Amino acid sequence: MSSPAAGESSEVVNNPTTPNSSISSSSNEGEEGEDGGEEEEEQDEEKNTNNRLKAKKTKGQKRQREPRFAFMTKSEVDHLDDGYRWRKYGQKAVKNSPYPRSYYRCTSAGCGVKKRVERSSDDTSIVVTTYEGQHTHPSPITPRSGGSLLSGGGIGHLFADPAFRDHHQSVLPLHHHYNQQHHHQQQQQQLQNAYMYNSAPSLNITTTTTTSATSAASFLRDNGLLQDMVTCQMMGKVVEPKEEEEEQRF
DNA sequence: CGCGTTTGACCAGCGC
DNA sequence: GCGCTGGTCAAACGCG
Repeated sequence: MSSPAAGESSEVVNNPTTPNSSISSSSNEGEEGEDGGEEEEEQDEEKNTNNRLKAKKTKGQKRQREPRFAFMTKSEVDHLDDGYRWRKYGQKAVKNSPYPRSYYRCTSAGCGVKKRVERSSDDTSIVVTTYEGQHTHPSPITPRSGGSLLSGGGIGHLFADPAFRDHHQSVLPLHHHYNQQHHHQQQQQQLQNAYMYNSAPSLNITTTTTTSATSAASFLRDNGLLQDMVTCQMMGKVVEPKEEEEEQRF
């Protein structure tokens, strides 16, 4: 911390020079008709007395996936202070990247929002943050002036917070809602390509179509991820609208 | 003392 | 069927 962060200009980080950043995604199976994916966590209270490793995932069915939203931030600190309290519950070394991936979970009771933070292997100055789920509570931290937002829980204020932007030169959404089958690079590439059409590496984020931004904004808002300032051109990279429709089941 | 981080182990899904 | 990788748990540890 205490990073000067003064020398860098607010350039955009839309350049996916790292095809293997494992930031790809894909629509998940719209199976679970779960509507309140919250109580699923405590469905098995029985803590297997035998195995220390209880079933993290219900063996019968796969763990439902909540909508995810990933974005890149150009920052020196990997853990962004978005106003919520996060508890780190794991760290894993990912392939194709010398940097480990950290797993965070919202400490608020009843809030199962998770966050994944990893540093781009290509651009060490870029941090990829993936939010999963949406907060069911307001931010524990009182937003600063100019904000007045934040009430349903989301990363909206995060973007709007001048202080945040000060620390993170640029923020751009990558995608949302991915699937688990992104293990292979090939697949990742394919997926990335799918998104790339929307944001060519050479394209400047600011040149992104407004439609995309709007769509992303809608999605985020629907999911409570974004409360305000969604129309900012920061929304550079978004997924195809078709996928969006899939997620707009909320 | 409470809360958050670290770290090793385990499990499930997926590809080969 | 086997191996790899990602994701999560939980005990231990550290700090305020």
